[in-house]
Amino acid sequence: MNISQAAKATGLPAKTIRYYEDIGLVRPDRRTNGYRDFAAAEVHKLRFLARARALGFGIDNCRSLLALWEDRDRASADVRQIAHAHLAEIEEKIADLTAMRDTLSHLVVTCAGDDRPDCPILNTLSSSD
Amino acid sequence: MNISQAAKATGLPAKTIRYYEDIGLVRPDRRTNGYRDFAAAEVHKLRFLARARALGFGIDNCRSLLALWEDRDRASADVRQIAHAHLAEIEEKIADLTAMRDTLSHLVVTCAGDDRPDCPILNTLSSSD
DNA sequence: ATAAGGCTTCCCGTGACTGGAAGGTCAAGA
DNA sequence: TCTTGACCTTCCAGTCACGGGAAGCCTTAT
Repeated sequence: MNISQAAKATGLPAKTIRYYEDIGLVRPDRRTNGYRDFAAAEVHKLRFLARARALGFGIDNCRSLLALWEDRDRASADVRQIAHAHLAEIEEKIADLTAMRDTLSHLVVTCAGDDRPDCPILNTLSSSD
Repeated sequence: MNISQAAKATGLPAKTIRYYEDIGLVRPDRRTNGYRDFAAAEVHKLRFLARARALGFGIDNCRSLLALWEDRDRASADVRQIAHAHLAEIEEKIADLTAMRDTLSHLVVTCAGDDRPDCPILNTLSSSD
């Protein structure tokens, strides 16, 4: 399977697939002409990676998850630990963004948004307290 | 005022302040020995920038907001427009992260997290549907 | 024979910094 | 006066996960 077919099969851009090979996440075969040749197992790995990335896992976590996936003697506790830590990071980001959203939405509502210069948004940004 | 004092006064790292000068957000004076010298107005700008960044505004938006802040003939509508667009981006991010969190927290709850290999997290990541 | 499209590698750019090296400057103490 | 340590300066490289684009080879169809 060519790289563009692997891309279509996984939803990943070809560029991303090459990058994943660069950093050692997948290892496709090579044809005599130098083209990559993706076997079903490699495509399956790519799909796994695409799903893990879609859940926000970083590349390092993806590497670990992939290794656990391929390890038949894994302990599910190891998988859960990674997911749990990642979940905590996501919740922290949500909390940060929610705080920003609350502040911002209040400011946006308060701002007249007309042609006059007075603006509570700028007042808040420049307040000296 | 030296850069380290400006840093203390604004909460920004000195490195960040130098970066802001590099990209033209502030323009501190220079002493004869080459040291930067921050007047009160520049420190005020830095505080403005620190607050805007804390609300998640990107550097380009910060530049625009700073220009509007210094423009006495500004229309508050322009400020509001920037804040409103940024708010929409934040809400999109929150939605994305919330979807991840929901999926992940469900998986984490479902996973036994013991020494056996069976794991719904990996099952989901590798599912073929 | 040629043209279009796919494949390859390689290098640069992204955002907003952060770390570190190499070296000049300053204030205080021995 | 000398030295030490804490500043300050510039410049270069790295971060994360790719994306854009160039230069050139390979394949397929006309």
